Amino acid sequence: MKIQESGENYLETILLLKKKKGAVRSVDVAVEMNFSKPSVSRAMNILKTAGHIEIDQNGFIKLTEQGDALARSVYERHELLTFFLRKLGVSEETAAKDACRIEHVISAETFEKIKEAM
Amino acid sequence: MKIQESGENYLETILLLKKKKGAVRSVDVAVEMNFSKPSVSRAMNILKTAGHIEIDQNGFIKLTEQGDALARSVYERHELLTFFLRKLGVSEETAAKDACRIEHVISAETFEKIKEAM
DNA sequence: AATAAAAGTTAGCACATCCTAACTTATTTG
DNA sequence: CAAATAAGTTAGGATGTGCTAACTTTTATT
Repeated sequence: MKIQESGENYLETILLLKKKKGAVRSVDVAVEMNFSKPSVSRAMNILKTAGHIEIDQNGFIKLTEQGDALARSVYERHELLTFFLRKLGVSEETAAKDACRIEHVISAETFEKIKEAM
Repeated sequence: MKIQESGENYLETILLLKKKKGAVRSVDVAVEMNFSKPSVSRAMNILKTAGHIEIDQNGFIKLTEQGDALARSVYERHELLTFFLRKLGVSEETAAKDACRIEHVISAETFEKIKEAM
């Protein structure tokens, strides 16, 4: 099963929370993304089944090597796009919001070209 | 009912086909987008209900004023984004493909800033 | 006129992705 | 310890959006 855009967002959020708070549980993801607990619960199961995360007995979420790579890749795209949009004069808030949407749909080629342009 | 990303794509395609062939029927949209006839049939009903298109007795699709404005807006974003990506060095094929995905998710603000940059 | 081809619709499936309601389980606290 | 709080799950619903199968209707062709 190929990862979906929503899956990428969940992984990205997990990475973000890990940086920000150290440990991450489902409820943290739910609060951060403003989603219901059941939505996150199901999403975590899908990510677990796909081998992107592991959940220990205490409910703490760990990215697997694979999941971590994916999360970092999305996060990198996000950071670059935000920076790029800011350079174009887009406001911080809008840049973040748009980056979050664009990050899932741009090709590797476009990503590289933007990188070069910066 | 707010228009969806798929709805924007259908409107854009209708506008494109109108430019290219003059008259547009459901089947033309289906062929152009590589979708099944039932998928297009339903989409056209949704667009019709929302007041974006009208369909005459012969099955010819006409954009309403509202639908036309929307279609042109999407199309404009598409053109600008393609041009912008080409300028960045992205290949023609990828630029078209990425533009088609980005055009639905960028804010008016980002659109304006890209416009200014060009 | 009979058959074939083309266009469109209806019905129903699949999947992604969000939700609420209601439950279990575990932890905290008065 | 009993009750409250917090975390997680199960069950089921809604919407968007694609599909196939099978039907109708219209148009064209032989």
